[in-house]
Amino acid sequence: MTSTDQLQIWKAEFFKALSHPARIRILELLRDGERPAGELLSALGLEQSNGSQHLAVLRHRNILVARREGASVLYSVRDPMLFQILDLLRTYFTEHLSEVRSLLEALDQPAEMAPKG
Amino acid sequence: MTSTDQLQIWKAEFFKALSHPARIRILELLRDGERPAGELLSALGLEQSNGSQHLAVLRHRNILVARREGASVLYSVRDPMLFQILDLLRTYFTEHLSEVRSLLEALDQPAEMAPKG
DNA sequence: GCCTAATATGACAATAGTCTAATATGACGA
DNA sequence: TCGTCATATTAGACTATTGTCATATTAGGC
Repeated sequence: MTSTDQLQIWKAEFFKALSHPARIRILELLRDGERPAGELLSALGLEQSNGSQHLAVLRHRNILVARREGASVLYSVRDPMLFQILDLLRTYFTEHLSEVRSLLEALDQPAEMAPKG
Repeated sequence: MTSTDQLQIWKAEFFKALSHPARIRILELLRDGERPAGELLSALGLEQSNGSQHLAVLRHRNILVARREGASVLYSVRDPMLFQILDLLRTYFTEHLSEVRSLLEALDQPAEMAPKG
């Protein structure tokens, strides 16, 4: 396996870690810094164990770091460069707003086809 | 659903579209501009139909555009801002190289745990 | 040590993504 | 129109991710 392959696999894994709305939400909640798990979980409005699993996904990919303080566990984003990525994506989103809107509406419907062939 | 929710769902969908090494590869192959599907497919070294499905994923998310020219179909990246995102990610990758290495090695193995509790 | 609060993990059903093989579509030339 | 090339789609088996419920772990107060 070449190092190029490795970088591609790693990028894919990274994106996979971010490919769930709850996990995006978690990252947004951590923009202002460290927060206890409980606060994140209640903000997400999911079952405790489900939210905790989403935190685990981000932790296992080294996107979040956790440290214990007393009874609770404080989470934070390991590298703020992540927010640059999310911000670029927001710019992309607004620049393609009209397409995006129809994409969101069509999420569960048959998608646009390619030029036949 | 708030517009914040929509943005988060959209970001998650976007990341999901990029969450496969073959699709990252396709994007890298398109850095220098438009290329015919056949060229992409042979570079990927996958079954024709599998490669075509990966192209379809990127097309359906409006990340790629396709136009027919004669018998073949030319693909390109809709918005070069995408490459800024990939480049940021490469920087992130190199800055965390040691962690990344162990992550890649451990991909199919039990992952690091959180502070217990 | 026991209780409770906070958080993580495991089992398992449901769902979604991926791969392969087979088939369909469209363009072009004989 | 028929054959062929290039590409896309469909169907089905396999695999991975997700959500829920139940249970385990750790910390701290009593």
